[in-house]
Amino acid sequence: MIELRHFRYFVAVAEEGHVTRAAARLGIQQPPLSQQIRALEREVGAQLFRRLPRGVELTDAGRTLLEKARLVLSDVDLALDAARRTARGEQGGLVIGFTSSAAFHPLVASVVRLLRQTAPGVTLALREGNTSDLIGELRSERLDAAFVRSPVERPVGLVVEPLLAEEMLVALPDQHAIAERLAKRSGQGMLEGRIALAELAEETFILYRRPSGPGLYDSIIAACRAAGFSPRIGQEAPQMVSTLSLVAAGLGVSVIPASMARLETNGIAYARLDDLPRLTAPLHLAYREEKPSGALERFIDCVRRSGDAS
Amino acid sequence: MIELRHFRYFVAVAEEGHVTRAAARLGIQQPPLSQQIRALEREVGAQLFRRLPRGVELTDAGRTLLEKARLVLSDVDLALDAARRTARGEQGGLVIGFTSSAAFHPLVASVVRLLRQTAPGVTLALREGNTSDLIGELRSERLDAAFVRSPVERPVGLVVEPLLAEEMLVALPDQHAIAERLAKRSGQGMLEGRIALAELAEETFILYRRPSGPGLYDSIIAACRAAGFSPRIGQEAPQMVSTLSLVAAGLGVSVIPASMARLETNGIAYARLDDLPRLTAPLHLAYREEKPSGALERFIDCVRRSGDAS
DNA sequence: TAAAAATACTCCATAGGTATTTTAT
DNA sequence: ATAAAATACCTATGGAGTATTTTTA
Repeated sequence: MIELRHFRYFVAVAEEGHVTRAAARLGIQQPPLSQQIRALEREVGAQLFRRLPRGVELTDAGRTLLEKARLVLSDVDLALDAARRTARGEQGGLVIGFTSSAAFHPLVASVVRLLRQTAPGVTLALREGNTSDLIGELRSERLDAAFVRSPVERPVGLVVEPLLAEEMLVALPDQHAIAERLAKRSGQGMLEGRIALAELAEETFILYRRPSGPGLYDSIIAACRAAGFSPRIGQEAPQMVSTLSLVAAGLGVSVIPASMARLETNGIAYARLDDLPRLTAPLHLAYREEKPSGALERFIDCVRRSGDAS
Repeated sequence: MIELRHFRYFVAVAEEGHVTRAAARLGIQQPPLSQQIRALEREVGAQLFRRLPRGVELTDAGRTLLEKARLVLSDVDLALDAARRTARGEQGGLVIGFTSSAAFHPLVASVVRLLRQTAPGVTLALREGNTSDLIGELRSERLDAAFVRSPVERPVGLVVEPLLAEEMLVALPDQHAIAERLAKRSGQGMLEGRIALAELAEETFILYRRPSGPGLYDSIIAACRAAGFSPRIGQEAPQMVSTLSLVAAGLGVSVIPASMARLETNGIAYARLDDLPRLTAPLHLAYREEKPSGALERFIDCVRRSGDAS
């Protein structure tokens, strides 16, 4: 049976053109090396060397084999290295989910950048979905990790790690009285100053549908109650982004995570809230409790580091 | 030291997902197989399998290694086969030349395909050049064979074997009166109907330079004479392809082998000729008279069979 | 003929076998 | 509780060492 030893020995002899010298280089004696070479020739069924009085020289068949044998040997090293890198999490594929409201958060971009630097062999597939679907996909192992807003109940079998709490902003139609009153900040539809939730008591609210992101919906309503009113819900948008479209169309106001303010600036003005405690949109990283793969470990590490930096 | 045995054993265990069954398949006992797997894991420096109560399952690192290990094993077989074939003279590299006008002929692609099938060990290097240079390179043994258009004199020491005679087409600028008159066929700038050479009596002809392909140049001029006129030569292009560029630029018309019509369709219309005898571009295979190597013999055989099929 | 490869023989390292224990669910 | 992998220990194949002969220009 052919072994890598035969290839290693063969390459050494081919390179030295001399069995005795090759044996010295390999740290063995000449006779066993001769034997192994002959065993290889027997296995191939052809002469690989012509025996000369002062060494050996490759035959055509030998030259052909030399090329390929070198390739095999280097491929073996590459194979072992690749396995080592995978074990260390420097290589592999991850499928990461995120709620639409997290899609525009700088953290996501930052994590992707950091991972590219520290583990360029890890490929990411990003998938959008609402929080409850994401949780389901994590359970069914179709996702490796997901960025989610606060899910109501702590899901069993999953780790849900808080990353940061993001300020929430009021989104107003451009022409709204409040928007006209407050001066516009540099570009971007961000208004100067803060407004109190109570100022919005008479407004129609547009919020994303309850099953998609239960946590945020509830906390906004709770905050309004704390401000002394029950918000009038005009429409529930199926997705975060459509919320903004409806606001731009003048159908009402909304309260959204700050990171979404970078989208859909046309026809929308954003204002910070004055109320305390601050209304925040938490961002969590969720993944299965089981021991994570090397690549996932790296990813989680990158997320934590990016989270600290934010 | 890693040996192929480790890879063979590893692949077997990975495929069975079961050390004991893999051992049976390999014709050894379970404990030595377990040992070899552990030795491989120690060498790699990482777990390759997760041990479960009913077998084993690959880790990420293991999955990575499995792919590469399979490759290495098949490469080893290929290496040995290649050496055997070389010993039997069934393998080798051939350097094949062709005139630029033959580059696009389906015969070339067909020969390459056929050779891959019947003699996958023979590697081809293709080199472009004009007919007279190719003849010289054949003589100096830098080429093993070449596809050429009819060389004027039968070169001594070489076999020049006729393969086929290809119809020649008129290449016209897109906006030329004749092109406008004839309806366009399905896509591709090929015109309906035929035109007589005599219709081109007043045109400027663009032909490739005489030393490059003496045969075609002469036969085109001879055909024009037979049609009752002496063609006005506007420009001689250094290469076949540049001929077409000049036609597209409106500098004149040309007559080219049909297989070239698949290139440079933009701004060019092609028309078949009406004159008899048909103006044709022959294609020959040239090689040295000496007994050809096994690989060349195979190649010539493939060319003949492809030629018959065309 | 002279240098180097091949052969003959010995030795021992380790792949492989047998018996048993440990592990993981 | 049970199937299967790991461990312990033994055996023996064959890779490697030593001494010698054969080969090739």
